[in-house]
Amino acid sequence: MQPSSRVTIRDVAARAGVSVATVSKVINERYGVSAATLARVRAVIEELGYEASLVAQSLRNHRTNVIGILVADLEPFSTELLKGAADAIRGSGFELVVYSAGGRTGDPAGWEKRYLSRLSGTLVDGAVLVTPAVSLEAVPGTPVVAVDPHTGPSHLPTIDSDNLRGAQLATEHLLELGHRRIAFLSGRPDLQSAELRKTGYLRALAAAGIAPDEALIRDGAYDPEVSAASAHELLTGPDRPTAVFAANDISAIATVGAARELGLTVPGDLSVVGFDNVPESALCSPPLTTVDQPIREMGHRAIRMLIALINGDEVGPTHVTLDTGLVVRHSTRALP
Amino acid sequence: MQPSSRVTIRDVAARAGVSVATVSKVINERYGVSAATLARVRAVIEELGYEASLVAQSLRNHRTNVIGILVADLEPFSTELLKGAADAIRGSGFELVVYSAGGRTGDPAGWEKRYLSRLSGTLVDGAVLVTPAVSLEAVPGTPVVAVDPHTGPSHLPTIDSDNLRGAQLATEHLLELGHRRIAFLSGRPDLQSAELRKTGYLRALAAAGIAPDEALIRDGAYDPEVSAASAHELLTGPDRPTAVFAANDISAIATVGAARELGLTVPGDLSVVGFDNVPESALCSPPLTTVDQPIREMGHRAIRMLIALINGDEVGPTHVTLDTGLVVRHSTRALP
DNA sequence: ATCGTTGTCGATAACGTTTTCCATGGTTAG
DNA sequence: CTAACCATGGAAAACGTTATCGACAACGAT
Repeated sequence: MQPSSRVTIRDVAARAGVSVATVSKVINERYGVSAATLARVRAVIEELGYEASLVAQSLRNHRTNVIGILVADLEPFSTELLKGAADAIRGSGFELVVYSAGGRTGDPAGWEKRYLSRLSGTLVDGAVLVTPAVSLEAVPGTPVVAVDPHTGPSHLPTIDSDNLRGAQLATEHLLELGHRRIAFLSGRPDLQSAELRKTGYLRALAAAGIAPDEALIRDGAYDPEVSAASAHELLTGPDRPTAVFAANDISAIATVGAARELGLTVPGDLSVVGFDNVPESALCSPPLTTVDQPIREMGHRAIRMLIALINGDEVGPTHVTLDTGLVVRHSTRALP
Repeated sequence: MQPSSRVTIRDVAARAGVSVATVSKVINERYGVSAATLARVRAVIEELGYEASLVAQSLRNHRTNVIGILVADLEPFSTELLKGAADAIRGSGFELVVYSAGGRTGDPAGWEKRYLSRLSGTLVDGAVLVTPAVSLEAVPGTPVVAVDPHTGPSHLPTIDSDNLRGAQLATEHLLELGHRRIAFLSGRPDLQSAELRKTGYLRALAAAGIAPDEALIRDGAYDPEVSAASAHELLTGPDRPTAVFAANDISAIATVGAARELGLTVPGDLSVVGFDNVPESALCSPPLTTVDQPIREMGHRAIRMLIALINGDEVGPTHVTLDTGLVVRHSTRALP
C-alpha cells in the first residue's frame, strides 16, 4: 500500500539528474536528447522499475488506449465475437473492456447510449457495439463500429455477414434433399439480420415454386424456450413439416431437443438446419448442419476497423459484409 | 471531434455562477452546499449533459474503478468464469477489462506478472488471475485474487473448488457401475487442481482395492489433440479399458471422438466421464457425465472478494473452496 | 455592541504526464 | 572575431478533477 506509493517520472528525473521533460522525451522517443543522457535515463528507468501512469497520460493526451465492447449478453454468438476481438486487440496497444448488459430486455434499449455517453472520451477511445438496438448517432468524437446492427447498416460503420444468401443456401440444401414442407423458426423481429434470414428462406421457397405456408412459420426469438415451444407446436400440429430451418443455432438445438422429446429422431424423422455455426453446433447431437458465419473474423475486423478509425488512419469501406456458407453435418437427410 | 471538445466541470461552474469546487461538491454529494445552489447546479449539469471525466477523477483519486481479469485463453472454462465475473461486476461501479494472452504457451509464464505491473495502479485497481502460473507476489497496492492457481492456495486470496472430492466422486461412479479397468486422462502437470484430480482418482481406486495400472494413465494436457491421441493409444492397446475418466470436459469430448473413430460407441463400448461441467458437456453427443464445478459462481465470488479487498472492506475467509458434485448424463453405463 | 458559531462558498494546490518554448553553450561560417 | 546556428536541456502551462482551508456573512448569545 503505502511502502513507496509509486515511482513517478519525477523520481526518475531526480535520480538521473535531469528534468522531467527530458525523461518524458526519452520515454516517447522524442528528438533532442543526447545519446549519453538517453542511456542514463533508460538505466534509471530500468533500475527503478518505472512505468508511466496510463491515467496521467490519458488525461494529458486525451486518449486512453482502451476500447469498449458492448454486448447485450454473453451468449455463444457474442462469446465467439469476443474471442475474435480479444485476438485482434493483442499487441495493438489497446486494452479491451467488455460490458455485458446481462440480457435485461426490460431496459428500454437505451443502455447502449447511456453506457457510451458515460464512458466515451473518458474511459474508452471507441467502442464496438454488438447487435445494437437503437440507431444511435455516434457520440461526437467517439468512433463506433456496429456488428450486425438491428436496423441494418445505419450511418455507423458496420460489420455483418451475408444473411440473405446464407438463408437461401440453407433452404436450398433442404430442397435438394427433397423436403417440401420446410418450417421456419424466426429470430427476433427487431433484428434486421433475422428478417433477412426469413427473406432468404422465402425467396428460396419461391424460386422452387413453393408457396409459403404461414402455419410453418413460427417464432423462435433466438431463445431456447420460445424455440422449443414453437417447435413442439410445429411437430404436433397436423401435417407436420419434414424439415426445420431455424434462424440460429440455439433455436436449432432447441428444436432437436423438442423433436427428441416427442420421440422423433433427427435426422431420421426431421431434418434441422441452424444458422451461425457457433462451436456448440458442432458438438451437439447430432452435429448440426448450419450456415457458417465467420464470427471471429467479424470480431477481428470490427476491432481493426475501430482502431483505424481512432487513429484517423485510412479505413477502407465503412460497411463490410462477410461471406456465409453452408456447413453440412448430420442433422439433415434426404427424404426417402 | 472538435465541435465542442467536451463539457468540463469549469463549464458547469461558469454556467451556474459558482466555483468548480462547489460543482465538485454537488457531484460527490459533499457537505456544505445549500439546497438552492444544489438544485441549480444539478439543473445545469442536466442541461449541459455533463459527465465527469473518469480519467481526471482517477488521476486525482488514485483509483480507476476498473478491474482486470487475466486469462491465458478464452476456452470454455474461462469463458464461463467470465460470465460469472461480468455478472458480478454489473452495478458495482467497476468496469471489467479482460486480457487474454491468446494461449501462447511459448511465453515463459511471466506475462501475468508483466501485465500486472504495467497496469496496476495505473489502469486497474485490482485483478482476477485465472489459473495463474507463477506464484507471483502481489504487486504492492494492487489486490489480486487467484482462481484455481497452479500451485494451489498460495499467499494470494484464492477461489477454487473441491477437485479431490470431485475426482473421487467420478471414479466411484464408474466403480459402482462395475467398471474395473478405468483409465485416467491427466490434465496439465503444472496445475495443482489437475494433480488433485489424479489423486482423487487414485484414492478411489485404492479404496476399492484396485491397484492402479500405469498403462491406463495417460497425458491429456487439457488439450483436444493430445487427449485424442492418448485416447487412441488407450483404446487400441491390449486389454483396453472399459471406462475413461478425463481430467476435464475437453479431454472427455476428445475421448468420445477418438472412440467413435475406432468404431466404439459411448456409452455402449466405453464409459466416459469428464470434469468441469462446461455448457458444452451437456450439448455434446452423448451428453457427458461429468463433475460439476460451479464455474460461474467462482467468477462471481472472485469479483466480489476482489471488490471487498479494493474497498478495504471486511473480507471473509481469504481462501474459499466451492463444492463439486457429480452430474450423471449419458456417457456412462453399467458394465453388463 | 461584541464574540463565537454555523453555514456557504471559493482559491488553490495537488495528481503525473506531455509539449511548447526559451536559454544555454559550443560550433561553424563569414 | 563576430554572427548565426545547432544540439541539448529545462521551466512552466496545460489536462479535469478533488480536498483542504480560509473568507465571509448571518445569527444567536452574552
